[in-house]
Amino acid sequence: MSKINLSQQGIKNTKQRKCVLEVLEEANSPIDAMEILNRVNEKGVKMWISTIYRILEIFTEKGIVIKNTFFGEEKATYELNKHKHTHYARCLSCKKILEIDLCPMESFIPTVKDEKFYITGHRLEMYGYCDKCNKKRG
Amino acid sequence: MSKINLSQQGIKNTKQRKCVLEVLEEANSPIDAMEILNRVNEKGVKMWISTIYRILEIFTEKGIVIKNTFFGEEKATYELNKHKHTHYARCLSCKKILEIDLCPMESFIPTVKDEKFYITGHRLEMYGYCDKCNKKRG
DNA sequence: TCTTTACTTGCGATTTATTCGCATTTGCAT
DNA sequence: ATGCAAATGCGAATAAATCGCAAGTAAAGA
Repeated sequence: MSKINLSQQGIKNTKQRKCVLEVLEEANSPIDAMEILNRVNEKGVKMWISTIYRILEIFTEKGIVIKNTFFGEEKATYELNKHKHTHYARCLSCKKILEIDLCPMESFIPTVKDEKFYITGHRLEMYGYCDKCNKKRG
Repeated sequence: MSKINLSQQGIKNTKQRKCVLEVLEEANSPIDAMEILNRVNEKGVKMWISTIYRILEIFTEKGIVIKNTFFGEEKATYELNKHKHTHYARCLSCKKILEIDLCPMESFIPTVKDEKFYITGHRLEMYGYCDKCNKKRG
């Protein structure tokens, strides 16, 4: 049972939305829309990709999910908003996505050249190679 | 006159490539393919968008340009690789892109949860509102 | 429980960024 | 100058994401 109450968010609690939510709760890294569709199908629920996109859009608006496009990728990924500050490292070889322990921004106040800028958030991605792929590279 | 010698990079020195290079040299922030086409056209050079993409692809391969997709955007931007460590701040309202003075990563060694990970690079984006847009928001 | 209605989804067409295919053209080494 | 591999012109093809509309459904009220 999900901790997120959709009706409380002012949106209807449909079978499709519950299913997408379930998939996102079970995912252990950000996934794209097509992957969500696959996992939804595996649960025996039939849905159209446009519905998936519409659900993801409204979830993003409501702050339930976080949408992101990784460096060098063409499609967006989605993950549940855990309301905790998280960054990822992505393997350039196998594309695996790993969570980073610490955030360097906590003790850092950046300045923008010659301009005032009001920072509301930031995105940090590390890239490189995971242990396995690094060994293969030699 | 450009400092970059295309023949030295093993690729032919065509009118089109020189023109794209010129546009990138004159740009003061990352721009997308269509914007490059516009600026090329303004210089009186006719080119197809597919040619722009092909040139950008080979420039990226050669390390002459850096391709990036900003948070929440659908299209990629391109900028000349200045071979210096740069990060940007992007205004969520007017989409202006500003350069950040410092890099917090310099004094930071991140660790990846339960895994070894060999970091070769990173990407950091700040987002928020520039002075002008912030005033409009009130 | 039954209606009503506004919100959602099914379904497919459309848009937009980007890539591909192929004939023609053009750098550039000889 | 000549020849050939590489690059471009041109347009068709892909793929991610969005849109439009009719039909279906959640949920608030009678």
